[in-house]
Amino acid sequence: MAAGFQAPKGTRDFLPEDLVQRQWIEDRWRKVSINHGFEEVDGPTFEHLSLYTTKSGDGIVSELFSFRRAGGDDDYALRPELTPTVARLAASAVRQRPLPMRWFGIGPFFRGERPQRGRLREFQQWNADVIGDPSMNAELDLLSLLAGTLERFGLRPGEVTIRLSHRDAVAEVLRSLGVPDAQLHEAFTLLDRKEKMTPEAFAEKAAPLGLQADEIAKLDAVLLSAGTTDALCQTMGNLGLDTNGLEPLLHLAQPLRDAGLEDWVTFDPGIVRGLAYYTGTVFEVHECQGAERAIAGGGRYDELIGLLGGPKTPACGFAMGDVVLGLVLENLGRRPQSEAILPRPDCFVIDAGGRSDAVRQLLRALRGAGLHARTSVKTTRNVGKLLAEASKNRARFAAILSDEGLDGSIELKDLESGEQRPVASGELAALLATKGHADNSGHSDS
RNA sequence: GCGGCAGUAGCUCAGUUGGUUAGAGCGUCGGAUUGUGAUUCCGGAUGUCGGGGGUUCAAGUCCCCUCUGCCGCCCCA
Repeated sequence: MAAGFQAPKGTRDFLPEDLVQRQWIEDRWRKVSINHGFEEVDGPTFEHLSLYTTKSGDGIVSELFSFRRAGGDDDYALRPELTPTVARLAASAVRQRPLPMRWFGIGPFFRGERPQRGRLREFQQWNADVIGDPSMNAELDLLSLLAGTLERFGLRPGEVTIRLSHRDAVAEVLRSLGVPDAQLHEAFTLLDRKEKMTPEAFAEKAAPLGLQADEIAKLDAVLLSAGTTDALCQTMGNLGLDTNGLEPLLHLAQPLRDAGLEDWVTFDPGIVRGLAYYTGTVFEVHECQGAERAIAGGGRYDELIGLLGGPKTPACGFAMGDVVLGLVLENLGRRPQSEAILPRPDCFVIDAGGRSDAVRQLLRALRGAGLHARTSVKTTRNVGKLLAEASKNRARFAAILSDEGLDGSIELKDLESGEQRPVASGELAALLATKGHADNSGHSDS
């Protein structure tokens, strides 16, 4: 501790056992994205500040880490999300590439907020977008990717769900309850916060928007019936509300069933999302008990690319951060032990003869063959101690060098079975290579 | 930006109404054991008690400020 430096507020340090956890998440994001036909893109980790103010207004600045280079005139901001960067890339790419483009990105993002559970100032986020497809196939591609990813993390329907909504459908529900068009935006904002408010507080804020006790009771009934489209329509019918307005949401139901995704999706008009640029479908992934914040969120933003100077291009996308996902996985006991995913040495070289030159040559040969090889820094030739260290390093094999060095044979010990046999030094690398890598850092599924 | 709780060794924590030289477990390092594994035994090291100021004969302990963490509000891309 001492008088040293601390990591800045809201940031994390990653020791080996921590970093491997983060990479475990990122590996799955990347692999499932590629499985679903998405291609990885990235951009700078900082952009012109105006890219964000154009999209979200000047109020966004207080949520950003923005800066001006000493002596410079340009204002920059660390990226708080990938969508504006994607929109910027797309603005030029749509003119020269076949549409739709399916893109994903993974990387660090930064927000100037007070850290709290599930929210940090720096975090890793996965972003996926379908650009240039105005049809609901874009939504289906994304929801399929999302469900496939949740599944890949060992999550199941009933533990987490994709709450699916559509702004036009929500608007129709609110209109049918008597909210005037001029108040719709405000009603969206209120609805977005409803779950965090007491019923009394909600009623107080809802009254000026045209929602009295009767209407709120109806709204509650509709929200409570979130689930299947049938349940929603039946509830609304019983309340005498017109269900035609739900059509933009309803027409996703059959294709979702056809794709085998209905178990993952909850049709929920309570989801509106705060962000002003969403134009149609919106969705969030939540833990079903309501624990933690949203795991992911997204929707359709058909105007944004045009707004940022590109040709008017329909687009739809979502983002998922590593913080809330990590908490949910932790809560459900779905995180692997770090030990199980840290890289394992294929071979730990033990110097029992004081021939450090021979050790170095052997390490070079093993590493040259693509193997993960380590040795001890200890000067002791106590083989018992060194084997203990090899075990602690979780090595698959130990190679024990005698004082004859590379001229003699090497004792190769299988640290799991305990079997030991002499092997000619020149053959060790090839022999170990045929046994496959113990290293589990890379791309295994476990 | 606002509020509540917390901060003692690398980690988890103990430390009496303020009272000599601040402790334990785990971990780490070394030895027991000069060539065969996670156990066991022995030994060593590490603290500006988060930082600064104040009260007092005396502060880890009380007061103020500040930093960081956790929880919530605001906001949430």
